[in-house]
Amino acid sequence: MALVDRPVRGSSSGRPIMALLDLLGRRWALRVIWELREGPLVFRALQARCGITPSVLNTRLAELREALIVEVGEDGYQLSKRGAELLQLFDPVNQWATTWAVALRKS
Amino acid sequence: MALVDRPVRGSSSGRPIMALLDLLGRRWALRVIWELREGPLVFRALQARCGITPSVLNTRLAELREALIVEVGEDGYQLSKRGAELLQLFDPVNQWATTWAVALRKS
DNA sequence: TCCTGTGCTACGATAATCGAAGCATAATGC
DNA sequence: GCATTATGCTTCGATTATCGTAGCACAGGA
Repeated sequence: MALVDRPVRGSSSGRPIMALLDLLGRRWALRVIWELREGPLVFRALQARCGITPSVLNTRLAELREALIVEVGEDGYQLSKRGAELLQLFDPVNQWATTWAVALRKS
Repeated sequence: MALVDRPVRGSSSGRPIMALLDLLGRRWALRVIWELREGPLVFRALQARCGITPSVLNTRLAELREALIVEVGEDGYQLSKRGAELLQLFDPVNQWATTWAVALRKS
């Protein structure tokens, strides 16, 4: 049964976006993708950047690999073509975050 | 100290995107935002849609309110103007998810 | 043969989330 | 008035996720 059809953690709608939100909602998942934005990283480098324990990193990597978002290459873990496309969609989110930070500091 | 300047859970870079990834990486955070996409929902409606426990929902809502992403209006909880802008950035993510689901089913 | 780097596993401790029950308040119907 | 319903939570024990640290196994390189 494919990841996307499985009942999602805490939900079971089977809608792709729900499966994705569940996957990306796991701790460190978004961060791992983000840290791979500039190229491949080996396991320990990724671990150091995130400040994450190896067991959890291993779990997240397994999930992201099963989801075809991350893959293993010559130089370590890297985003798949599809994963890189997903990452690109976060560029505007990054921009949004900078103005958001300004507003938060005022409040 | 503003949310965005506080050391982020598991990290302390203080970079806005990191704070955001941490906030949105908490369980149900992305989902809550998603469920508010079509308008306000009262607490229990939101709870029912997500299948989440009230204590955690309350915690997430407090965080999202402090982050100025969610606010309380006449008809319940709703996205702030800023939150709605953030949500819009997820439209392409939603599209990406549909093609992603197709690929996953094949694998 | 030693040393380093690497991917990862093991395991007890702590924190997050769950599941179910219920409390307090306000509005509504009678 | 009084019961009923809806609503926003709070509480608490149980379960699950994540942490922190240690270390194993393997692959080079010196």
